[in-house]
Amino acid sequence: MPKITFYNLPIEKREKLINAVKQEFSRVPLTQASISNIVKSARIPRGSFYQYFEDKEDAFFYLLEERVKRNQSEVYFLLNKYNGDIFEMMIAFFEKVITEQDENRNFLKNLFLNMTYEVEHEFGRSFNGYEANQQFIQFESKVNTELLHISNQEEFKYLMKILTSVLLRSIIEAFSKELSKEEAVRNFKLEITLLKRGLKK
Amino acid sequence: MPKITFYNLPIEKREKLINAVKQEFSRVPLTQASISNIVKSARIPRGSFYQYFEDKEDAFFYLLEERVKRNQSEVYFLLNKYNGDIFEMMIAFFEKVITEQDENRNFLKNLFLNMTYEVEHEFGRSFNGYEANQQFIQFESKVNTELLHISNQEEFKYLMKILTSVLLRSIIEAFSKELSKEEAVRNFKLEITLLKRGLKK
DNA sequence: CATCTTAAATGACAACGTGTCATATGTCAA
DNA sequence: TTGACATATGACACGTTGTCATTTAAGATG
Repeated sequence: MPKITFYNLPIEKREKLINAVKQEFSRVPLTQASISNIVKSARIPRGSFYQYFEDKEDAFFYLLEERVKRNQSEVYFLLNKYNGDIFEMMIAFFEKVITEQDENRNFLKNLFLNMTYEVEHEFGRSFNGYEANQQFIQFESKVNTELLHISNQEEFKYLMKILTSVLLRSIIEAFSKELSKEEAVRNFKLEITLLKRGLKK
Repeated sequence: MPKITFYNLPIEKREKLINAVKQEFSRVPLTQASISNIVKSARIPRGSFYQYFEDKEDAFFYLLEERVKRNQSEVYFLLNKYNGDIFEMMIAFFEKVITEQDENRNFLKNLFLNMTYEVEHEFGRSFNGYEANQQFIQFESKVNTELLHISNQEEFKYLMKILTSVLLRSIIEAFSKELSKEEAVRNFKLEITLLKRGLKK
C-alpha cells in the first residue's frame, strides 16, 4: 500500500505522479518497469518516490487496485443489466476489457500477458473477492442462480473459479494474438457455450 | 534456444551447468533469478554463461522445455492408461504435478506462481502443442472423443483450452495456498465434475 | 613438427537500476 | 522565536547485466 505521504500529497502533484506511474506500466510490464523512468517522467527526485511507495510493486498494485474497483462497479452494473445472468455478464465484461483504448489498453495488455499469481488474485477480486465471505455472499445475491446447475454455495464458488479462469485465459489469448474484437468475442462465446452445456456427452 | 557451444559441452560440464541453472530457478522465479548466482554455483566465468545461453530467459526456457517433453510422455502414458478418458488423464496429471518433490517442486512452484503468457504457452504444449496442427491431430487420436460433448474438431480445440485453463488455475491454487494433496485433488475433481455436467441448468 | 585457423574461455568493465541515509527544507503550534 | 515533526532531496554504495579485447585450446594442413 502507498504510504500516508502519498495520500497527503496535493492533488495536482499526486496526479502527476500517478500519470507517470501509469505511463511506465503501460510502456512495459511490471518486471521491466523502472523507477528511474517514473521519477524522470514525474519530475520528482528519486528519494521522493520512496516517500510515497514502498517500491515498484507497491505503485503497480495501487494502480491495479484502482482498476479492480472500477471493474467491480462494472460487474455489478452488467449483472443488473442482464438480470443476474452471469454468462452474459462475463461476455459483456470480456468485450469491455479487450476493447479498451490507448494507455489503458497497454496497461491491461502488460497486465494480462504477465499474470503472476498475485496479480491474478488481485484482479480476480473484480468479480467478488471470494476470499472475503461477506463480499462473496453479496455478489452471489446479485446472480440469478436459478440459471445455474449447482446445488450449494460451495459449487457456486467453484463455478465462479471456472468462469474466471476461462475468462482470464481468453483475454490473455485475445491480447497475445492481437485478435480482432469480433474474433475474440466469437471464441469466448463458443467457450461459454461449451461450458454451459457441459463437456461430457 | 541455447547456443551450439552449449550442446558441444562435455556432458559432465553441461550437467554441472544445468544443475546450477536448475538450482537458481528453484530458489526464485525467473524475474528474480540472477546469472551471477548461476555462474558462481556452476563455477564458470561470467562470460562463459553468455557463450552457452542468450540470457536468463534462454536458460529458463531450456529447462522448461525439458520439462514439457517429460510432460508430453506422461500425458500419452496416462491417456493410454485411462483408455482415452481425458478427464481422468487430467486428474492424474494434476496429482502428479502437485506431489512433485524437492527441487522439482520448487521449480514448478516458481513456475506456476509466475505464469506469464509465454511460460503458459510453452507449458501448454505438454498437452498437445495445439498450434502445430499435426501434433494436435495426433493428440486427438489418442483421446476417446466418444465421451465428449462436441461436434467437430474446432469444439475439441476449445474444450482443450477450457480444460488446460482450469487445470493450470487449480495447480496455481494448490501451490499458492499450500493445499494438501487430498484437498487439492478434491477441489480439482469437483471442478471437473461441474465441467462435465455443464454450468447451466 | 611448425603453422595456421577456427572455436571457446575468460574476466575486467561500462552502463544501469535499486534502496538508503544524512542533510536540508517546510509547517505549525506553543 | 523556537522546537518538534513531516517531508524533500540527491549522492552513494551495492548489485546485476551484457560486452569485448585478449587468451587459450583444438584441430587441420603441409
